[in-house]
Amino acid sequence: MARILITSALPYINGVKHLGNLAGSMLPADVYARFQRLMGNDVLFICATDEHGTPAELAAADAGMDVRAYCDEQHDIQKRAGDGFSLSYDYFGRTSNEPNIRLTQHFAEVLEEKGLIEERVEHQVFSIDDGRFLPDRYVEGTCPHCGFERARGDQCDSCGRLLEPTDLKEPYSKISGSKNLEVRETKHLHLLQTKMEGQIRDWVDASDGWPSLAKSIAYKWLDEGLRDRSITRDLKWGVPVTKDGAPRPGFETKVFYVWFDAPIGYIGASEEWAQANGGDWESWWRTDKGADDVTYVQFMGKDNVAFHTVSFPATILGSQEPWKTVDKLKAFNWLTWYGGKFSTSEKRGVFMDQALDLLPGDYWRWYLTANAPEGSDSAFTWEHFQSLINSDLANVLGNFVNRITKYTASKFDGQVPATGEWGEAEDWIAAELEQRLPAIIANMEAMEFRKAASEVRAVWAAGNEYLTKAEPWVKYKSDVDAAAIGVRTGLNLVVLFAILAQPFIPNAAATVLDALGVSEDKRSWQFGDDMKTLLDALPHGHAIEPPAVLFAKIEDAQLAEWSERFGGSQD
RNA sequence: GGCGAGGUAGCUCAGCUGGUUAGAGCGCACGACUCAUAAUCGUGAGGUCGAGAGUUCAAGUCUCUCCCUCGCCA
Repeated sequence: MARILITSALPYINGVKHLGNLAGSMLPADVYARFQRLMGNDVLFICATDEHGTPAELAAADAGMDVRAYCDEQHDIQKRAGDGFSLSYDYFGRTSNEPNIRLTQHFAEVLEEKGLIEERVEHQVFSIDDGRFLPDRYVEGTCPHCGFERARGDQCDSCGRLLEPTDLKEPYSKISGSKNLEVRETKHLHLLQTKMEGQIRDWVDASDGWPSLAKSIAYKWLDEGLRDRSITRDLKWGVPVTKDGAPRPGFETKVFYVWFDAPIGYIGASEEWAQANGGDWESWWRTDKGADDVTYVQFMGKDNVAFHTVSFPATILGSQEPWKTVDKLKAFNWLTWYGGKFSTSEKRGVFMDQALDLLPGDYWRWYLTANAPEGSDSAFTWEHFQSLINSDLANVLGNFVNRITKYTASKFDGQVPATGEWGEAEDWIAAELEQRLPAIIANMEAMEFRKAASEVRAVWAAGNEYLTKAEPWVKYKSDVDAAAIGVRTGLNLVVLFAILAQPFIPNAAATVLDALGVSEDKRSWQFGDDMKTLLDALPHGHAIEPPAVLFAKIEDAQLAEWSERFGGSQD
């Protein structure tokens, strides 16, 4: 039994994520985790909210809340949204929880011991009225080049030139609008990534199991040359900076920068899992404690690749401790909204909680997997959504389940028929399955989710084709036994289809399997080689219950309403 | 401006290291069937693979130039 550690990129805390975020890391990670479990492997699937940093502080202030309370609330909201999409995390932790704080401090102290961290003095803008240092983006003013009055401290949006906050004329705080600013000296810890360049390059060279997208991004960064990066900030909300376990002198009002502590959150959340469930987190993360046989798979959007292939490895490798590093990495492009960006302010796009108000999670899961932005960006449109759902789920799968179970109920007393002889139609479907089942598994192993979904759909469609060939309703008129084999095979196909559907649409799959009385231990993806056995798995005479209609079709009227409400085709 | 990804049937997308008549789903047309959520099954129409040039016995697949889209970065 293989051991698979799976992490999804951590969703940031300031608000519910939109469907693009879901489609680009959390959902595919879940589909993969479910697949690996069905293959009989030992899976630890971890995610967490990424909670530190200035945006969280500001969002809390906007909400008029204490930042801790704000994060508590938002964490619960994101947790619930994830539950609504049936994301089967073994644990959904928080980067602000104790294990991550301790681990972050540990890594920083170890890195310093290895000579990879040093203190440097910087000059930053301090807002007297706000009582805080301002990150570059939060200082605005008049651009010295073009006179644009709302240039940011890092760049002017009007002329595009790069700026330092001190370049701005008439600078003011974006937070309060105060012009009462001054430049102050402040000390920060810097991670000396330049010293690790060779080590990281060797590690990237040695990594297989990364898609070309990931490798090329990693090499691009390495080729451009790594830079030493400041890993602390003048903020209250974050992981306190320590030295030998006590507050670090001169850093009492500083915390680690969010990009430093966030990826460590993968490990921290694993420890939270262990605390909550009595598991052994070190056996997943420490190669000296059993993790050498673990395969670690990360899921993320393409914007996160550099952090996962260079920055986070710098932390882990730099420690020279035996931590597990990533083996396989799956990166996604963007899901777009009618070809453009999802945008809250322009009311374009759907967020996770809103989506669940419209339809159950399974509908979205199927669409977002079958239309995943794998090879390139892919577009969400209401029209496409409707067409995929109605065709794949309602017509091809849902209707298949419905037609054969209803027929069983009306003509065979709701029992799995025992009679009839295997014939040509059965040979045909068996041959289909023999070829398609391994293809599905191969695509899932390769994390080609679009192709896997398309193969699964093809199997569902083959079921309908089988019924056309077997035509039990015709045979029933002259030879009930000849009809019986078609019905029995059809019912077994329903079971198989639901088993195949589990990683994609777990709730609908469970509904079907429950209705057909398939016990938990008979739902795995170990299909065996003998299709004849697979297609006669249900006990003869076994009573089945036609499930309620699995998927309602999406009507044009609904589409029009949603399109109006969320923006869409009229743009 | 630099970098990256991409431009393939009406739509959304597959097409690996170049090689038989370029594929799928949806949509469309016609036909079949009637067990079923007017669902299903079959057949068919539809593409000078962004433009141009080049390499090659052979290019959607390699090289160059140009046009367009999207994103990232500085």
